[in-house]
Amino acid sequence: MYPDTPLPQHRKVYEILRSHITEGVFKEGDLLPSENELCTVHKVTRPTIRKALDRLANEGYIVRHQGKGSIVKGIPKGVGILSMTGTTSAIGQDNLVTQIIIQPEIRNWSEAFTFPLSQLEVETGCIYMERLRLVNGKPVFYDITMIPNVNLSRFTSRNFANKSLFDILRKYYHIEVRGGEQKLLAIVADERLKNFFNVGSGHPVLQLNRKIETNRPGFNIYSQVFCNTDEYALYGTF
Amino acid sequence: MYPDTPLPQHRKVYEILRSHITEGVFKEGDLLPSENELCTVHKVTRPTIRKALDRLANEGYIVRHQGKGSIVKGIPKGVGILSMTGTTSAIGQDNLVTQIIIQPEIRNWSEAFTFPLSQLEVETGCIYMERLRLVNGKPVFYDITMIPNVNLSRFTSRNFANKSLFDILRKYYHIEVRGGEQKLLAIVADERLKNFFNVGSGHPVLQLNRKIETNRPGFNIYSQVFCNTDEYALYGTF
DNA sequence: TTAAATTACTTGTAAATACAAGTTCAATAA
DNA sequence: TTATTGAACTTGTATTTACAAGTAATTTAA
Repeated sequence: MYPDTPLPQHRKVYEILRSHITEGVFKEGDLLPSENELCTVHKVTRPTIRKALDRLANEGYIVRHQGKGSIVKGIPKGVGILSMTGTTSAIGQDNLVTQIIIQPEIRNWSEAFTFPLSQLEVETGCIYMERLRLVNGKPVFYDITMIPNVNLSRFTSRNFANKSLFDILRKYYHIEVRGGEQKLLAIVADERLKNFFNVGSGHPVLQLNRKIETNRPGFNIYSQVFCNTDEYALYGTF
Repeated sequence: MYPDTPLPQHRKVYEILRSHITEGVFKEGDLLPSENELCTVHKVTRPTIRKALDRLANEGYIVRHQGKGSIVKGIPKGVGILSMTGTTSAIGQDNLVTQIIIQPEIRNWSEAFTFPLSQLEVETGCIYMERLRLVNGKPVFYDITMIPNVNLSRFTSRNFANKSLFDILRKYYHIEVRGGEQKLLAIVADERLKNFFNVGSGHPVLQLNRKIETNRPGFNIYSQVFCNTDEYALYGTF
């Protein structure tokens, strides 16, 4: 479907090690096999292994110590809601419950939260959904998500209650987040938000408009998140 | 003062190219000299040059195109107020005017905006300052900054009106930002903020508490920023 | 004139090799 | 027993070499 140029070796090794870390084969604090061991296992030379480890270290999955080895740090938490993926990874899935307010459905693009849309995006239409996220039983996030409607078979019928949207996109559609832009502002809750968050008049709410770019050119995800920061401030590292 | 281990070659080349970009020797859109040219100029081999370029590309200073060359992107704006340095670099200095509300003075640490302080930090005391930032004549940011009071000669007498605090720390004290953590929340303006921002009752304000870590172990900068997002939303890329 | 092929660039990937420098632990000397 | 030395690991830096693959301008053939 997409012209899958074969992954270079260093990239393959990176993907393998990364998944081993995210899936718990290597746990936090573990010592990674030495570079020479990894060479023999993956049948490549040290520069290739080092390129894979460079990226893992750069992204925070491991920390390297000269003379000791590479120590696993686990999944980088720093990339929280303010810098990367969705609310799921920002909070840690434990306390997060998702209520689907509007099931994923195919719509025309109305607008994209002040972000301009490309011609192609307007033509293809979008998949629209609204979700309410409860942290420890309290409604904290209300988000609207819009995704281009292109070649995502069975997408609208998938279950977004527990899994992260971005995990699904990565796993089933090989779509990865590359970056994006966001606008943050403080607003006063309107009637709808007052209902969702169960708060009174004049309540301040944090609003986050995001355009999220992926590895697929022209495939951008637009999301608008409202946060009640009474009890849970948005937290992130950088 | 600090045990300056000599910089490796790839790091030297990186620093040179980086400063050439930040200081305008190479401007946005320019084509960087080819890797082989850089080799002869800096008297190193291609892998060394490539390591320097890897980092520049990773940080967004350049974009590389196979077959064409490396194109200068300028100073990465993406690392705006939400991910890295101060408000100065987030806005672009043009429209930003700074009023010093409280000149830098030496104080004891009272608290650090909910971030716990280390023993060493408590003992050394801190440099405290408050500033109001006007964008196009309108007050938009109000920030409180606290810096450990260690070996920063003539620091309190420097002029923070126009230059970025982080530029000064980098240039005169070789202190660089490594990362940090932040908490974001929406609040209602109190009396003081209502005065500063010239707004009425119940006005929503975005509050940003940050702990900024540097290359000097134990040297952390704590800052609290209040933003009136009426006209200017906080913008950032990631 | 126009289109295709060649050529000379560019960056991307990969290997083989060498030595420097930090860490750990066991063997040795006091 | 205690402190030191040294060997055997680890990662860090750097060179050399080779070829693959993308780009752009020139040359060649239609």
